[in-house]
Amino acid sequence: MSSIREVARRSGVSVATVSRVFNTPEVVSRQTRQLVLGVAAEIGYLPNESARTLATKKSNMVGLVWDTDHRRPGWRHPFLQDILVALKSALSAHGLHLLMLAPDPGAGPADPQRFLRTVQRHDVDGVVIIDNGSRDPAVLALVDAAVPCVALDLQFTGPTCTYIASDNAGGGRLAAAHLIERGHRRIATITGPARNWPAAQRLAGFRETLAEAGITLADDDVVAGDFYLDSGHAAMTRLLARDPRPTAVFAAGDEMAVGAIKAIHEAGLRVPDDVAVIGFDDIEVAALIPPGLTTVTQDKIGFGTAAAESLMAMLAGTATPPAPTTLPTTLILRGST
Amino acid sequence: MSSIREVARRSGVSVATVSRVFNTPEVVSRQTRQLVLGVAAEIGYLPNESARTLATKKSNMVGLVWDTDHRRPGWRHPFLQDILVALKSALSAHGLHLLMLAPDPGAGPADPQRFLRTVQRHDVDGVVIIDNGSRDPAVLALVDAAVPCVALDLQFTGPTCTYIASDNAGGGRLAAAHLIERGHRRIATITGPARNWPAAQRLAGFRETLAEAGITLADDDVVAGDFYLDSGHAAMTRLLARDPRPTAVFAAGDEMAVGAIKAIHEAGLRVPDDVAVIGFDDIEVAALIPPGLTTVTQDKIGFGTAAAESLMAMLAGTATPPAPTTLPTTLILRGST
DNA sequence: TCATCGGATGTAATCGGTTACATGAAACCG
DNA sequence: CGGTTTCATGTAACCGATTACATCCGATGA
Repeated sequence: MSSIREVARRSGVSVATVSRVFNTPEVVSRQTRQLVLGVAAEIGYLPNESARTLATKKSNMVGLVWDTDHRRPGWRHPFLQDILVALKSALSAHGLHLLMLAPDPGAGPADPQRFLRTVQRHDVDGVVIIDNGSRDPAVLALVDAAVPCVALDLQFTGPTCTYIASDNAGGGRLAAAHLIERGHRRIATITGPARNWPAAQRLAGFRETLAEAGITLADDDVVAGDFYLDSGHAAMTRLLARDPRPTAVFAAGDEMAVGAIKAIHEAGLRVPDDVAVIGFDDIEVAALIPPGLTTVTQDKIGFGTAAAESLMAMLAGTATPPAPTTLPTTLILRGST
Repeated sequence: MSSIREVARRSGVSVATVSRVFNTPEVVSRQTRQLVLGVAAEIGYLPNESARTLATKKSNMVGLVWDTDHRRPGWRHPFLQDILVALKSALSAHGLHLLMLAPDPGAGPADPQRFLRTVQRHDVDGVVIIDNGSRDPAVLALVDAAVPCVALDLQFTGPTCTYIASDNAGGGRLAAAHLIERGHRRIATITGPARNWPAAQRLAGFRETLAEAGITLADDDVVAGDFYLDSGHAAMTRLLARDPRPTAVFAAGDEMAVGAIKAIHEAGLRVPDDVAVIGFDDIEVAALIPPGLTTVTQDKIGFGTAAAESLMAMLAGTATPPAPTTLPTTLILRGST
């Protein structure tokens, strides 16, 4: 690989001038600029990123903090793939690269510094945090160190932090309105874990719209699951035992909705004729499972692009972090309602 | 951030000694080593990766080449998420980081050098290639430049390249054996695109085992799909029109299998009583869809770990690349057969 | 005509490491 | 005891960029 000195030598200018051609072209005379660019193209010169990072302390790399252990359940983020794609293209449009942050080799697996160390060693400019559900001290350490952070699907703020989340309450309202419009009055819901913020928001929005229609959810009509299939199945089984039985159920996650549908079928009932089901997330299965799951979809691509934009704003060096982004949710009509 | 010189100064040794403590500790006397480590820990010293890369030309970073455009169909790799997790943890166990390679900003979107340039600028040590189905010249450019490469789910070799793939033929055999064992004789299959290597292998293995049982697939019993839902539906519709109708169908991908099941149901027939269906891949839906899809599963985690290991071998500087890895496939029994 | 200004470029220090080579001291050996 | 090893450490060049500051030169204005 040719270096900047090689280009300088061949063009008969100093290295400083070559550097300027690439960084602040406007201060270089047109002729010199073209001469240097010509030589650079000819010998295939590419500025070395490490050298650049060393000199500037900016790496043009964004870290993805996503502490996963595939031996533990719950490591999957439902939209990871979509988010990743969107994030990557949005970032690269700004000339940024995405580094999957592995814990620092020199740190123990539970060391709260394990991400910060990697970030510092690589001069990573900012990080995107994929919610792993737990308030990991290693993530908080990033905030404390004033690393620009954008959290996804997780309420997370700080002097250098902001977050992106769906309008979960709005999605809950959409679900309620849809069921009401379909004529249901006897309605129940399968929510998420008690401390889960998106789940709580979905429930709140759902309740709100029901209340406006004069429907109140009894305590027994709200059953908590853990977002996985079996919990949806179990919850639905309990709901079917209610008397009178609900005619419609809103599940705070699609996988639980699928579990619910399974339970309904097992009880010898039909979807949507006996019980209508609406989910949340619009995961791949929703479209594939018969009779098709009506659901509230999140703007997965939006997560990625919004994260990139918030990050860009922080990297531009604003005094305060950008306000949290709320992404709209949409109703997807399928056969289950 | 403290530098190596700071550590050297405080420990009263030279920077070379500090460097040795971290890179070749065995050549440093015990006392000096402990002294230096103590000082380093005290002031929170971490070697800077850019400086290190600049000096050694090794970045400890592995690039993930995965050229996706979410506006085009087919950008999803079915196992990406699983592979990613496994790859990340396997790599970080070796102290390597994973960089999602964005095309070089200075290169056009179709520039065959767009990945190579990024690789070179960042001194990326090696790359993992996620098959996007097309023989992208930008990927070939990496091979030509002798970058250590490991391709996933794609037959791809070269002086610095190897690949990881499932035992697709074996999987095809498993599927055939299973259907035969279940007593089926009138069997058909939905295969993938003609030029798709894994699909061809699956078909070959499937045929082979059928032949051993004295069953031959008529041309009309082999219908090609594109791995997506609708093509499975369409293919199945054609197969149901055959006379006599097949009693069992092997789909080379789960999503096509789901489409097939849909078509079967729409024809007023039952799975598995009238037609049994077996898929391939074991994607999430397979477990969720009623009656549960019997399928051949690939070792997704294995893709990640095998890729990491092959890469490590190449980075260790062997003369020839490691032999391609074939991952075993397994039959997952569910309700559809 | 000369001081002044500003635009283009060069000089050289710097970023934070690695490593070939040099040095010095202790150990070993005939 | 002198010479040779061996081991631990230091010296300093080098990796490839950026950038503060210096310099040069032609244009401008009094």
